[in-house]
Amino acid sequence: MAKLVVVDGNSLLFRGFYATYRGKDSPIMRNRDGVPTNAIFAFANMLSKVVAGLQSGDYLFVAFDADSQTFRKEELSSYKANRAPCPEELKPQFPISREMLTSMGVFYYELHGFEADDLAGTVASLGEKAGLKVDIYTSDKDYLQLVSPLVSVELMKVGLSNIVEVTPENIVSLFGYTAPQTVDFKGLRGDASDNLSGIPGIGEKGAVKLLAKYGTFENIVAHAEEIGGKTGKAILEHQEEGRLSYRLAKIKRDVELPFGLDDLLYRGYDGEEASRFAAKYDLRTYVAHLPSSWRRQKESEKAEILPKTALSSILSKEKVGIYVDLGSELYHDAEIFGMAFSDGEGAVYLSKEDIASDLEEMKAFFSSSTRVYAYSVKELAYVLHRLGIDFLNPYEDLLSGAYLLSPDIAQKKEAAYASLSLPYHFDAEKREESSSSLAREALLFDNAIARLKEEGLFALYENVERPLALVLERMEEEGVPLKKEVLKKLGDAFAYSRDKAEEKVDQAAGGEKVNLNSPKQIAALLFDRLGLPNIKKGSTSVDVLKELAKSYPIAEDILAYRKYAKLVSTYVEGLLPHLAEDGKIHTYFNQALTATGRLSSSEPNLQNIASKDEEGSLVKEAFLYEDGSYFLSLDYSQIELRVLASMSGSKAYIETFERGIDVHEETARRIFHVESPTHLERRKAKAVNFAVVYGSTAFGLSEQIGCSPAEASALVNDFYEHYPEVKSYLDGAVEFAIKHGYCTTMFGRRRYLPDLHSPKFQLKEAARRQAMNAPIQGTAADIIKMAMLKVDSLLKEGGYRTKMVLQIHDELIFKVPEDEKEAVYPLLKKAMEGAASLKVPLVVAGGYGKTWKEAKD
DNA sequence: TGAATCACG
DNA sequence: ACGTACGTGATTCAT
Repeated sequence: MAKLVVVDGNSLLFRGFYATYRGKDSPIMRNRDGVPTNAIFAFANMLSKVVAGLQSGDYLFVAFDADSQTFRKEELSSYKANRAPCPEELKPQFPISREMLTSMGVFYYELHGFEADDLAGTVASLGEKAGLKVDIYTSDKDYLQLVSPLVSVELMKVGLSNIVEVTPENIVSLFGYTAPQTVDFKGLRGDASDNLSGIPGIGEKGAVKLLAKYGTFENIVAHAEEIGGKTGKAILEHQEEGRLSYRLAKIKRDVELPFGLDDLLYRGYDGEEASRFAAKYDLRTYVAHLPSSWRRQKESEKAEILPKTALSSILSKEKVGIYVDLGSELYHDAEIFGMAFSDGEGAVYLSKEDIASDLEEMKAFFSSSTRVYAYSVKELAYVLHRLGIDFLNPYEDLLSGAYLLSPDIAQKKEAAYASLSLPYHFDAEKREESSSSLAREALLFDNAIARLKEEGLFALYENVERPLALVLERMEEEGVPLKKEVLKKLGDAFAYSRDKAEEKVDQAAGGEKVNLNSPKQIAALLFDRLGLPNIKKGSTSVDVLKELAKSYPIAEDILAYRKYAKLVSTYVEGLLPHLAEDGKIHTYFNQALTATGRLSSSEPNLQNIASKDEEGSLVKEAFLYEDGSYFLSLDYSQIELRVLASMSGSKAYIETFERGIDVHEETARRIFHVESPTHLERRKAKAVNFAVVYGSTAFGLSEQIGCSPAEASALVNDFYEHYPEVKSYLDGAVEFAIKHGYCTTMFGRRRYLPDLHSPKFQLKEAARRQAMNAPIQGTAADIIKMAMLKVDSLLKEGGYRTKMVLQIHDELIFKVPEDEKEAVYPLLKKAMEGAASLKVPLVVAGGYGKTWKEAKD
């Protein structure tokens, strides 16, 4: 059934304003000229959600109040007289909200003499008469009188996303009166904000009770004597005030309007208009939040869908744009709908079945030298392999290019296309059309290549990210074997220990039930009921519990519960559903997500399998080869500190790494002025080394090593005295970032840091630390990516069956057949160590094992 | 949906 | 004077 959505514009703008308003002294969102935009921001987000819920054939209308001169005001001059004045910062946002709606293609209306609710009520009636399902968005309870079998009110409570749908079925249980009784209720109760008194002395409870018994306002008046007492007297005395409240609360449903339902049909928005509006008011997320399916494509953006007979003509061109049409982003097992092919003019869409029946032609094309342009070749190649097709073409990878140009796209399609200045539009109801247009659009990536060159990013694109996409694809496809029985048995043991710990906590808690998964309930138990010292603002995190455990055994038990609960939920029950039929786990390596250039891993995350905790590390025993192969784990030793040494040119640091001595011990020797540092001194020095990489703050360091901020600060200062180039390097990194707006890795990868100019102290300071850290973390990420490419081609050239299966930031994991063990170890180690030439040597170490755990021991 | 927590580098 | 370490993902609770 088609629907009509009616929005109370004033109500939502007010809500939006206060939801993002933190009081008079807090700054609110403004554009670069100081025009306040906080209410617009919130209103836009709400409207985007409403629009996202529309389907083609649905109607949308936004009603506004025109001015305070309404028919109600004429009847009662004090109507709404004591309403708080509109906040100054909200006023200029009313006209902007109209601009916004225009840019969204939304029909809105206001009419002198009437309020928004009268327009909304009239339009709702139009919809009802046409048999439409009507949804009204407001925070004003007066609207409840409109509820009917076809009309629901989406009542917004405090906050932005707290919405209750009120229908004839639930209105009585929610409010105590029926839809028509809303008006009678107002007659009795009045409305302070409208300056309507109703019957003085009758409140919410009283009004509901009377309505339940007598039904209507007039019937209550008729029975006033029978009601008797103070209430009955008040009803008789104030019945005219009550009638006035009744009349004014009644929403008009027959306002004469110069438009009809047809004018309200929602037809989508113009992407360029939306961008212009966003630019004018500096609303950076505006366009990305708009549902892309409602973006109106211009004719010039649409690719003509050609019959399948045109396929061979398209495939014979030099360049072909491809769009892979899937039911989900999780392409390992997503439903494959089809694929669109375009030569830059028309396009052909092939369903999965079409591809299967044209398999030979497809295989021939995908091993040809035609250059393929795709949003993600990692996804494309994976899906092709699922269809039994190899992917051997030269190619461009839009996602890699977008990520290098704008590292903050977080692999979101809308953001990625926006960063390439390409319109993204996908309508799930018109898959062929959308896919075809996107396939054609992919060819416009050539423009982005020019930008990559201008910004010094082309080498990273061409030699690192682009080829890496297919290396990652093979890693995802290869997977790592996980033995279900081993993991389940381990899980049982963890669950047993977890339950034991829970029993102990329950005993100590004295019988009262506590959900140990709820930090809030644990805090209540420990700090309120048991009176343990509240060390860190109510936090119950590991460091707090460890401290408490020295004196209170219950803290130890909670820690044990947490540990085993985590192991069971994340590493046993969390992994098993991801176990594929081939007995392996196939993670996704997200190549265009992190701010620094690292990869991330998800569904499941195989980059955070437990290993520090002894029992936790047993999970890695469940990852094992049974075909005679071995896990080989090779990791870079101290890669980030080596990068820091090299980039800063620090003499002392470089010498440490050249001599091959323990870097933390050497730092300890220097900052503690001792020949043989103690364990504790080495531990502290290690923390100082890391603190420097993270953009050190004395406070953070002091928390880490449990000393005073003063002592921590002294350690850091001492460090900089011994490594002065590090200090000037980090200062220079921040200075560069402030000047240019971004920082870069050794190889030119950028991270933009707009917060360096934030008026908010915390944001600015955080950005400064990011400016110090991102070049280091990012350079290390660049290096291991280059190592992966080198390793990959060496294995290929040598004809080895060894396969790279995982990357964990500074570590690569391989599957090695027994007969290749000897040859491959030195080959891979050398390749990794030679991945980049720094001012210090790169050192790689590792080992073999039948299980992942054994390889790490 | 966000906060808290904890697993990893 | 501010509030405090860099980068991730999964699970759970609570709103």
